[in-house]
Amino acid sequence: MPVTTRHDPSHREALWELESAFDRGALITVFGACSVEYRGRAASSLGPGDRLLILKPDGAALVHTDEQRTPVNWQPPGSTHHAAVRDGRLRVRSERSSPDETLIVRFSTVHQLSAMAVTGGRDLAVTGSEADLRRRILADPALIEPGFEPTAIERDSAAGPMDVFGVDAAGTPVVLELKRRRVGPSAVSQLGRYVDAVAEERSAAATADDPDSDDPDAADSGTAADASDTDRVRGILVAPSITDRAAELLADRGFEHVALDPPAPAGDDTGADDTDADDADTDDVDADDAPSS
Amino acid sequence: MPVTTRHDPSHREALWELESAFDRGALITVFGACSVEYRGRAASSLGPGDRLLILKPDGAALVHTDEQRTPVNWQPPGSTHHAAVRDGRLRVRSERSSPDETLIVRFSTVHQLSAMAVTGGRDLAVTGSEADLRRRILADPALIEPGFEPTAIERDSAAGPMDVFGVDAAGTPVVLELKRRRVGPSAVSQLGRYVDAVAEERSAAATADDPDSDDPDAADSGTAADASDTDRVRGILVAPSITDRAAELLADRGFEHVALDPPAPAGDDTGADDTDADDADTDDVDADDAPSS
DNA sequence: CGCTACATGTCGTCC
DNA sequence: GGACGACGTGTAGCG
Repeated sequence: MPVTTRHDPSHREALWELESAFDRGALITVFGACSVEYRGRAASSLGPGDRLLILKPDGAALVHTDEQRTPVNWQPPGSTHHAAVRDGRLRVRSERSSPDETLIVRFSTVHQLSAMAVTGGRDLAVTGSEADLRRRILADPALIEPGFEPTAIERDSAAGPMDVFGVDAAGTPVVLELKRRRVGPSAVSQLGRYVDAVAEERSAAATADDPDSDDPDAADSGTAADASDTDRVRGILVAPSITDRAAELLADRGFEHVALDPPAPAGDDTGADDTDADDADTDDVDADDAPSS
Repeated sequence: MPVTTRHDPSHREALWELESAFDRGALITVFGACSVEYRGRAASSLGPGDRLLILKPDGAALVHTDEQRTPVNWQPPGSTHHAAVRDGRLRVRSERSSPDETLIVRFSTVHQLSAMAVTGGRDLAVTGSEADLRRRILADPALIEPGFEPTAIERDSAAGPMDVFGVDAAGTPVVLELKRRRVGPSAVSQLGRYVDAVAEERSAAATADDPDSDDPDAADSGTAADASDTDRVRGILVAPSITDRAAELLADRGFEHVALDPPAPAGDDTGADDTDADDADTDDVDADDAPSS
């Protein structure tokens, strides 16, 4: 039986069902009137009301109201669920350590409790990610510019790993920062950190190699503006589009923007076009729901 | 009746229930064997398996497996749900525009369908936020350093609004960037953007005010390192702690770190200490669940 | 376990 | 509606 359900169980009955469902590794839903307390990285309190509590066998816990995609309260996977009856209420507590966090749901009434045996794949194939954009670029580097040649991906720097590193037609090092969607100022800063780190590396290496230079501090000889061409590192932000503010910052730093989308997913498989459905199936019926907004 | 449930309904029955539940503005759960397709900002495909679909009256849709806090597929609030029977399957489609996105769940079997009338508050009181940290600082600016004086919050700059802006004992402008938790490189960059923007403002103002200066480009007179003290703007990152890499970047920019936590929540209300529970209630029982990890 | 960055992030808020 | 940044972000990958 893939699902067992109790309606308006007593707390004792609910507790017994929970215990059994925990043991079976079931996905549990509890719908009822409850209050919720959370304490851990922050703290929160939710007054009485009807909510849907979901307890997953991996230790995740979700408290959902009738609004929003995000649960009003939750516990990440790896938590441990406890149930008990206290003060005439069904109390479900979910705890985890590092960080130390506790979620407590106190039900004054349980309207429904279900335990579901979940089977089947949970591996999702997603396309349109940043990794897809990277693959697209590596497959055709000229999308960036003629002569661009990628030499490394996830190349490490003092500021962290760069999405793509390479050289342009003139042999100048180029740092690419890839974003799957329109970007703002933070992406420019991120690119800047990598470019600075590479420039610093090269500056340090040049100083070490330069027989004329005794003083490490002299690496920055000349004025600041006079970064010699050999030291120059280009930064290119690759994203579908960019905000005005980001464009300004990009210009300030002398970086560039290449407009590029992640590859479009292969085929339209949403079945949005239903007219092609074979149908002598005249029994087909529809039901619609407009959001209350 | 706060909840109505159907077990192993036919698709036609399920469709009828869905239609009714949509009209009532109920929170709907559908548990069954299904496949899921998503197409919009990205695209994804999920093969057959048992999952829990949640449809909210605000237009949100969630597809949950037995693992993770994050739904395997979803649609944000504002979407419109449609249900139909096609090709012998119950199809639930959720669509929205801007961005154009479609989620389709095709059930080969529906194990359970529930419609819940959700009432009660959904306003959560959270403490320990960045706003709380800011209040703490404004109440006692000496926590930053003796003589620090906040002059504005959310003060605007060319780079966006700054968390806190003020002056130190010497009258030097100070930009604070607040974080409620341990920070990495991106927080340093964020602070840097604001500091640069303020420095730029002051530099421009000084040029305009300076009768000796005819040339706007001469604002940066002297070497780059010689930002005169009058032009100097301090940047302080206020966070509980900071990673090594962030500390380096902070030092590079000449910024500072002040270790400060958001205020601890008032009282311990998790009821974690159960021993003080009044209990002649010897009927109390416990049930535990260790995560499968 | 900590660091780093991605995400169909989601969500609020201000413009 | 876009931009911008916080979030108990969650999550994966790597060291």
